[in-house]
Amino acid sequence: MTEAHERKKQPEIVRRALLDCAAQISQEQGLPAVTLQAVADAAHVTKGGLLHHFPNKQALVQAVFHDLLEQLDAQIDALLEDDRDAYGRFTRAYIRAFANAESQGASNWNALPLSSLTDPEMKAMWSDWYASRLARHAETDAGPELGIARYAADGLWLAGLLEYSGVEATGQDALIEQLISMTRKT
Amino acid sequence: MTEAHERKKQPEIVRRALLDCAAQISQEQGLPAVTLQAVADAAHVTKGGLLHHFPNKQALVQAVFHDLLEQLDAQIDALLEDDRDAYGRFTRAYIRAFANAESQGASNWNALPLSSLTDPEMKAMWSDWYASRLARHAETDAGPELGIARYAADGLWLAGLLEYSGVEATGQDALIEQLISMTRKT
DNA sequence: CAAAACAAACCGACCATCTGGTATGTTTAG
DNA sequence: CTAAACATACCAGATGGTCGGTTTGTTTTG
Repeated sequence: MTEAHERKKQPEIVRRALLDCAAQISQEQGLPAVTLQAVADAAHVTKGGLLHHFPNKQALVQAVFHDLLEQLDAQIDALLEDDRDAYGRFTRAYIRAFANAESQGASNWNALPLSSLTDPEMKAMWSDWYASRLARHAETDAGPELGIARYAADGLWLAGLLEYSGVEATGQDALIEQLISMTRKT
Repeated sequence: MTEAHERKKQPEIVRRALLDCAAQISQEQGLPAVTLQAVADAAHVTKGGLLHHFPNKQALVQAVFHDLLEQLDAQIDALLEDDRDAYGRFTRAYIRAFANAESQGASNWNALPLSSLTDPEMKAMWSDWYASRLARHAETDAGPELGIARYAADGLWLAGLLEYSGVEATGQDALIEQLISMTRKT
């Protein structure tokens, strides 16, 4: 990622670089390609240096996941601000966040979440995040139609990962808008 | 899986055992645990024996995936038979098939599909299957609401993989029924 | 204020283990 | 007897991880 080389000992910068590089590799080549060596090389650090920041591989990958969750959080919070209506506010932000993650450039949000569903700890991380957000917005986003809309957003995001590079985004925006309309008070 | 041991050379049985064992391992311990050795051991065959049936690991995993697709196919076809209404018939079968895969015992339908989204060839396999099914039922299942219902089914299935063993199936059946009702003519 | 003492950041070599894969032998079926 | 269905032995490479040491930064002390 950013050239951490020749820099005079700035651990936080190196740590960030490691996280970013790991995320990028997992996104471009899949989780199995995220090897200690590969990440260390990409961040211009030795494997020893990497293992100083993260005691083992699991810790690294989980840190990346945690980081991704925070990014999602920030994005959703931003979207929440721009929403007048109360009912379904969180659900709309959720839908739009995933839609952005798919189409926009900053789509670190790829292979990692999927492949990591195997790992119980990461499953729990996501479960906890989702549950807490749902609890926080219980008053505005408890309806069952909203739940379905969110599930559909998940499915849509998943489908996005399946299209093999082909620009098969036909009517995808329209679909998202239809999902959004599902979140309006009936 | 089935005891292929002490059996006197029945290649097709061994092959089936290999497929089943590979599927089971990937389901219980994730795709990375699907190693040639592990699969061979589970099927009571040596690694050499396994590599006689499948030239390499990729071929094995893809065969498992292909097998899973066929099972899904069969299940959907069966569900199609029991459906009177024309409109949205395939979508309903699709929803029910995934709902079953989640709740019922024969849920080989787990880690593999997810982790294998990395592999371009498997992505293509799924894409092709999905596209062909969609084309086949274009007359009855082309509506956008149906697409959303299917996406929601995907999301629901995904969510099922995330619940950490806790029996959080509260109202899950109701949700499915609501999805089904979305597929009825408006 | 300087120098010693300590701790954190990082490197480089090393290792045990496992992995996929090959090459070659042995058994069984038709 | 021939070919398929297996087993056995082996290997080259990669991977996660450890360990001792070196460099850099910070704190303490005289």
